[in-house]
Amino acid sequence: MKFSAPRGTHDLWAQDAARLNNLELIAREVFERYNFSEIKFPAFEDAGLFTRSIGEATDIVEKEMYVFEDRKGRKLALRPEGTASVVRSLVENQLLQKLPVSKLFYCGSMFRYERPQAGRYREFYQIGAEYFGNAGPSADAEVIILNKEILSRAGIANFNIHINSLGCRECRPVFRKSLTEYFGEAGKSADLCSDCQRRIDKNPLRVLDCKVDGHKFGGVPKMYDSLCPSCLEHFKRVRGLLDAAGCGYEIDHKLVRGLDYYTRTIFEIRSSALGAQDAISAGGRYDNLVEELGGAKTPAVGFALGSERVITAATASSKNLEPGAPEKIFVAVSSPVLENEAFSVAAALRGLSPQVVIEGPFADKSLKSQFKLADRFGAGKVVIVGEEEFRRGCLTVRDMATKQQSEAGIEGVKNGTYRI
RNA sequence: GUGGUUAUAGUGUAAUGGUUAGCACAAGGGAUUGUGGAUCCCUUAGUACGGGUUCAAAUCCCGUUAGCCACCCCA
Repeated sequence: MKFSAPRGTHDLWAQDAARLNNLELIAREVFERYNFSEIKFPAFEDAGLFTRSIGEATDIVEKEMYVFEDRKGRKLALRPEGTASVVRSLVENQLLQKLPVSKLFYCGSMFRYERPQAGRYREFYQIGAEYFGNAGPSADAEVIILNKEILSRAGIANFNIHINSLGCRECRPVFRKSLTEYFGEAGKSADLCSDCQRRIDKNPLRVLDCKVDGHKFGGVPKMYDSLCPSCLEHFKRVRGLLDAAGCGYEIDHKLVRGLDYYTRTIFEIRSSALGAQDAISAGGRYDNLVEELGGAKTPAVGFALGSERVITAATASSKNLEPGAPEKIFVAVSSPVLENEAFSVAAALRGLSPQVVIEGPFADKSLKSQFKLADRFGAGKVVIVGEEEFRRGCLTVRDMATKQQSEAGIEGVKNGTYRI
């Protein structure tokens, strides 16, 4: 029986794994400078946590969640996103009782049952952050700027920041109503695609997100025009702060999100290097969620970026996201009878030099083959444990780049008085 | 979930329905009996899976699986 990775999952090894680790390393550095600390949370949670936070009628909950029962009949779900878990943890551990502001970030994989495509997987990696306790526009702006900085440092050349405001409990229903009325007028609905006809009743905001060509949004009402005075003021100040920080963006009146918990500012960052799945990062404010999940009323803003998409975009911008490797030393053996000796030399070298990587010994291969291997491994130096040298108690050290060879005393190498 | 498209050694590819499925790179070995990157030689290795049509299938048909593209959705 042969097994293959489940559909929509992928193995990451060698340079792919290195790229992911390096991206997370870059993100950690940025988060640290913005005073965010890391949180690790379970890969599965009570399924109800997600239905309540993301929304019963959203696609993620309706058809993309991996839901299962454990042996005691508990209804669990693999996490489709991180925000719900972070909020759950915040409330459960009463973090805001200790400090009025909490800034957390996470790296990990998320699970959604979707049809796989380039840039869309059933298990995919996200890096996200959540900022609790600051209702002011500076939190929105800080999160967007921080997000932008990670992408820039990851080497992405072309991306656009789209922002919009979804209003609050007061003004969003007003907008919804005017949208429904607009699309409800005779003749207008007929212009919409069948999907959108259906959406008008269920979730009229999503109609704005439709990408079918030829949609006429000329006279469509904008959320912007329905914003209540305080939401309008908030949105203006967020933009002012972004301008002040020199962070470019565009207002996208058609931007809506697929998760129900967002309020006020939402944003999405897209890369032209990606094709249809072009959102590399997205987020927004969610001032009601903590309360809805049983905590005290707490304002919050957050975002998550798709690591694979960021890596694809970065690679397209000719940044390979690979960290430099340490020099490697290869231990070669001239004869199988010296394998034990070669092994102990290799062990001594590993103990002495934390920065070097040692391959071998391959006692069953010809010295020539071992050199070929050393070359392919990218070894900087080859240490030869040979019969001639062994008689004299020494080792030959060859610098692969210069072809210079020198000798080192075996005992000296083993006790650390001679460093290769 | 919908539509389309593709699937040949590890990788990239070739083969009007008709010999033993060809080539390149990679890999292993050798030419050089203790020294890598070049050259030459040899070797290993393939029609995704399951049915069907046919004297004959990599090739045509159906199904499955998987990748990709778009929709949908989203990170």
